[in-house]
Amino acid sequence: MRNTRSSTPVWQAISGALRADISEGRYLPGDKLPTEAQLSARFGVNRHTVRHALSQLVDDGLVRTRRGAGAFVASTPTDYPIGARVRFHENLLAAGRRPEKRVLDVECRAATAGEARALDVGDGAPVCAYRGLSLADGAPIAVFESVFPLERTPDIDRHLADTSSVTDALNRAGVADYTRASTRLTAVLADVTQALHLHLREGDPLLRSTSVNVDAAGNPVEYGRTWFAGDRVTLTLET
Amino acid sequence: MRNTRSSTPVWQAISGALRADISEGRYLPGDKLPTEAQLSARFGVNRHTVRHALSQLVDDGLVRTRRGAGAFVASTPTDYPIGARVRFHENLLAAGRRPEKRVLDVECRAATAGEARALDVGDGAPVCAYRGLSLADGAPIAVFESVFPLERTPDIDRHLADTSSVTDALNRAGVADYTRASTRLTAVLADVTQALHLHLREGDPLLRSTSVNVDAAGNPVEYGRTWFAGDRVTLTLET
DNA sequence: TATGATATGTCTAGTTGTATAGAAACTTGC
DNA sequence: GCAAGTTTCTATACAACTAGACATATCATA
Repeated sequence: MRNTRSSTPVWQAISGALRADISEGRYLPGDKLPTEAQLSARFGVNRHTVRHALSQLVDDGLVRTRRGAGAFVASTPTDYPIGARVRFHENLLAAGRRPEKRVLDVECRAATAGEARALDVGDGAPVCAYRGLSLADGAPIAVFESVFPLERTPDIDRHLADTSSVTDALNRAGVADYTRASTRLTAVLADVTQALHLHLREGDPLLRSTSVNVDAAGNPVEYGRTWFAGDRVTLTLET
Repeated sequence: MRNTRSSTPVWQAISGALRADISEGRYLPGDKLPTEAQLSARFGVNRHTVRHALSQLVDDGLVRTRRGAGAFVASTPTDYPIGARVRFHENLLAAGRRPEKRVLDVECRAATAGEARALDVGDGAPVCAYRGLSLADGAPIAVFESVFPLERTPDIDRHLADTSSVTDALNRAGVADYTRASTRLTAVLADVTQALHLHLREGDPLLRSTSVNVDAAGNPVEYGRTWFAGDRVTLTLET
């Protein structure tokens, strides 16, 4: 232990050095940073000091760590417009990201009361629930669950199996076009399953969107709920 | 890093998600689960983490894995009463299972010394040995071998060929009714052939039942041995 | 029947995350 | 000036997750 301490704590200096490396382009978004052990050796300090430095960068959103995998330079949040026409693929491509879907489950069953109301169908009407993950550049950004009324979107389950595009599936089910009738946003906390899928911790903030899409005649064809990872997506409301 | 928030280990969250899928009927007993690689991709985690999650389900008896084949939803053990009147079909149906027999072999030959003693017939008396598998809902639960004395059950081999019901075959052979005279139970280890038939590993525990069934006059009509898969069948002794 | 592909099982090792604790320097209040 | 609290740095240990490679069993196909 040194006799006197300089005015700047070591952890802060390390933080600053790494921040400079990132801002000067030595590390690009997605790049892996040196391991804690390597940084510890490089700066000649204890691993915990390095961890403290890194935690500052994580808090500031510059770095994202993954247990066992390493620390990576964070990407900027994906901008996701929400307006009259919301199309996942188009939105991601416009943001310069590679869109990807991962289907978790498709099941046809009777609508719950809330779903029946949202879709304007009879109680217990047959619907098809479609759950999955949305990813941008390979990173999960949202969990979604969409419910389709089978009376207005016949065989939607088969169409969903054949294409990853909801727009395409709806088209094959006879819905030539659809628009967003309503969107409600709420901040919620991630539960254990959402945290699992989104690579977050339980309790991390999520932005939940609840929406209804309607066909040209104004009939609901999709009741959707999406939970966006709070720090990975920025929703832009178009007016 | 956030200090205070509880965090479920990823392997536990995955375990929980799969457990919920099973309990909610998305996977039925006997169904194959997605492969480790598929689950790894679905949850975006390392295959070892998935394996740990699965191992919890295996430990809890919910899932059974076989090297090279996959992971399957385990069935709950079938309850199988043993009392004065033991009827395979009735027992399985009473347990809510679909009974099925698969005949491996029927051969008429001379009785061995042990069989002769058990059936109370002369040394070398002609008998008919009937070997097969018992299944519940398509899953093998036991290997059996029954020996019938031809002097008391004439043409039993032909009758066995005509019906999968032993009760029915005996009836056609002139045995109007029969009851259990004795049952002896022993725990044994599966040999390689039994393991193969029962989809177990060699050395897994089996419950071997050795029994004699007698006609109304008390004469033995069937000497039976059944090896039950230890974890797939629970024998209930009626008194 | 042989072979290639697929899937589980095992081993070794690296990396991050958490827990606990000690010591010294610094800060604050009296 | 001193005591108490905080900050900084160090240390060890273990858990959780990742990574890679290879062995063995099963399945499908030619």
